[in-house]
Amino acid sequence: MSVPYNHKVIEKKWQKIWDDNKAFAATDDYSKPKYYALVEFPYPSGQGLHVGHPRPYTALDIVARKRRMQGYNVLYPMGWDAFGLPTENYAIKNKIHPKIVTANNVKRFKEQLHSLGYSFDWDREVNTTDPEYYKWTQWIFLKLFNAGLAYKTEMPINWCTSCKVGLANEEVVNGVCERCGSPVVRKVKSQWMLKITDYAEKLLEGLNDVDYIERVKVSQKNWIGKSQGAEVDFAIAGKEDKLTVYTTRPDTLFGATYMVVSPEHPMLEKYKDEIKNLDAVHEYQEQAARKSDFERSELAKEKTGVQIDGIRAVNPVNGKEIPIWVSDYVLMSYGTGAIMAVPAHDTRDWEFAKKFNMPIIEVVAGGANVQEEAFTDVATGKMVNSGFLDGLEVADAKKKIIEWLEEKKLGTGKTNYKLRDWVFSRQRYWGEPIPIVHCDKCGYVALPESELPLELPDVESYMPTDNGESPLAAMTDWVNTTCPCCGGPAKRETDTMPQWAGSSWYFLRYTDPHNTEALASPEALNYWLPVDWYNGGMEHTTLHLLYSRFWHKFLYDNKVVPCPEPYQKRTSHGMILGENGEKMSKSRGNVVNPDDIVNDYGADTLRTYEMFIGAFDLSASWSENGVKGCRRFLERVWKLQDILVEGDGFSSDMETKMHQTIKKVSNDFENLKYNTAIAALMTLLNDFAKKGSITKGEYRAFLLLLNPVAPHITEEIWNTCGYEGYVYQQPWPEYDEAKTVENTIEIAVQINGKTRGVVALPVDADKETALAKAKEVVADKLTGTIIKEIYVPKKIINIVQK
RNA sequence: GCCGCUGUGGCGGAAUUGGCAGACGCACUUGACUCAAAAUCAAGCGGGUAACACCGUGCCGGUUCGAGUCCGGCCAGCGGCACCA
Repeated sequence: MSVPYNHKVIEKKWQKIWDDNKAFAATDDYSKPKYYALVEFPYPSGQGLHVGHPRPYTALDIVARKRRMQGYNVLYPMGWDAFGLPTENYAIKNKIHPKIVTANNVKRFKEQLHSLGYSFDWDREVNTTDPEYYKWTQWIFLKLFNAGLAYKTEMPINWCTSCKVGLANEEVVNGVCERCGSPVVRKVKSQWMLKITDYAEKLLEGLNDVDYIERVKVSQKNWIGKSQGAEVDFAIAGKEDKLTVYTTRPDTLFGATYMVVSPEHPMLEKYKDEIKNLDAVHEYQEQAARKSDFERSELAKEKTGVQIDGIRAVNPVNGKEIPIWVSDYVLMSYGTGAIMAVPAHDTRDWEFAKKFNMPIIEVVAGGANVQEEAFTDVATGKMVNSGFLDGLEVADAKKKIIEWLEEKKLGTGKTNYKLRDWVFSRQRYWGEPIPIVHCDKCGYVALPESELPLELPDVESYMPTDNGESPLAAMTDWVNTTCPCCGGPAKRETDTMPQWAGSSWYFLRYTDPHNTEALASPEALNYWLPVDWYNGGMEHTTLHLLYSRFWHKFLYDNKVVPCPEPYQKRTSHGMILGENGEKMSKSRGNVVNPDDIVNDYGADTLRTYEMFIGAFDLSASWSENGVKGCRRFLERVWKLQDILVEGDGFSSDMETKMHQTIKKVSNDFENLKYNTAIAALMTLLNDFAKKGSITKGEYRAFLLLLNPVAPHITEEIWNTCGYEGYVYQQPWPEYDEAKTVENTIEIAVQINGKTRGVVALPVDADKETALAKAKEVVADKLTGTIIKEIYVPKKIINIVQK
């Protein structure tokens, strides 16, 4: 009898052996085939590891371990995305330096990850808050700055009333700050911006060359939001001036019955002397300014606006004068901040027109009555009431009107992107200092590369100042410096970078993490890039993923990296919810601590359970009973030792099953189907248990297949049973396709599409034989006239009778 | 409002992509072992019927010899959002 399965002893033992052997270190032998598996590095929060973390880490650990067994030089690294607000807020509250808070959190995370037996190469650990790391974050920023892609501008930004920081639009969730939940208002501030919009087209096109799951591609595309339309100039009546709009539907120009400008539009200031109802306009502007973008969209159902009295526009196609309105459903940040309204063919314009009694003119026929609802379909319908466009299809009308506008110099075809530039400043302490000084004479000047890293100085207080300046602003010794350009007095930038900065290039650093001369050597980058498989949360598909692709493409254009896309393959995992199906949170009281599971059941059980819990890309609810089931499975795997018999190969009655299982598990590990891979191993285990014996050859293959999921127990059994070396050094088991095929197969016999029996047939049975046998089986049910016989080999027999 | 995802037993979920719906696990029931319990092992387990029949993959239609899977129209839940002209 085998000794009882003691996970505590076994797991510690093997973790030590792996560490001592440096079993999972990626080598710098660039002659071997490489595989770079990457998971999003965590933010080391004070709460410690969440049971959600191990899900993606285990999945790619399986891939990494399998690849090593297949002979690849594997890079599977881990690090810390450690700048950020929670750490800073904790530091403020407890008056501890964020550096210390971070170090403590990292230590805890590392111990927890270690206890799970991941095959990370810990020699390549990176930390975004390490000056040796953020030196290169700053270096990339300088490159961007020198290329004209970083600029400072006065613009309305999202302002968190509590954190007192500007937030990227992307960081505002439901009108409140993503980090602290306080209301966000609009405030004008001078901000560093990164011109991601210059890369909109490249970011879009690059998606054609990568293997991302479809959902992620769609999100990226929608976020970039390319549209093709036209800019059209509307003359302002009685003035030598024009109002330019962007429209995706220039074909509907004849149906434009009014115009709308956003409350921030400069024409309102320019023509203030002509506007007779200036007070009403001003009041509307103020109301709009008080609303967040979220509120402006929340109130969408009820359109608001003020007609500008005193200024009118002229529709260029027919010379008709039309009114101009101001309304907050038009945003200054998209297009030109002004639109032509075509209520018959745009839903929002239609709602607005109905509320304010504006005329609705149909210019595309083919829909319902446009007085009742807007007709927005562009695929069907023909132009009407549109002069020289009448009778054309929408697409043709679009082309023709653009030609006409360009010929008359009234407008031009234009491609627009929804994507906006990236607000890159934070008025915060715990972030990378921006390596720029401001000199009255020279303007914004980049620090010379030799002065990097520009380290964060120690300050008294980490609190942002009330006027919204970073805590660094109070450090006059640090702020006052000399201009690298002219040597005169200058002031350092006191804003810091957003958390996204460090995570936009960390995967490059892993390839050569200790390099002091460059962010990584060209050889290392050339060998390891691109990342072969990157897995991360769905919540990062528009922010982090797009930002890091942008930086990578910029670095590619500057010949720093060897490939245009950073990630060859991107997958996403689903969330792990509490037992009650709700998001795990302290307030709901449904948080599960992975330490408890590791302690009570073992890391192998936790790993197995997280992979077995359900489809990898969907969210799944935690179940303690499910954990127990996986522990039971491992116990039974352990007890196979008691029925082990001699024999290096597979016994004849198990041969097909063995080859089938090797095939299924191998394929499932590649296709995010970890749950069914484990189910297949459970089925195989049941077969051996029922049979009462397993050969050494069969057990060997079984242990190899299970090893990536449950590495500790499999190494221990391997060792106890006297197999050679370590499991992690063995080649991945191979299957013989020919031996996965059964000689005879049971297929269903249907009558009129309903299963009436089952017949065993040789796999290659011809139709006659198959039908003859089938008819024997269902003879008593064949009572009518047979009108059709269907035989699909290996699938089905269906006899249709009347 | 728009976009994306998801609806299958008591529960988590399978179904080689149009071919025996419910693999595998959990829970439960019964039996064996035990003084007993736990653990373990064995059997059963969608509804329905004495047994068949029959009914069953959110709802309503359609295509097909055959639909969880494809098409059209809905409904519900979850997530995201920048009223994007």
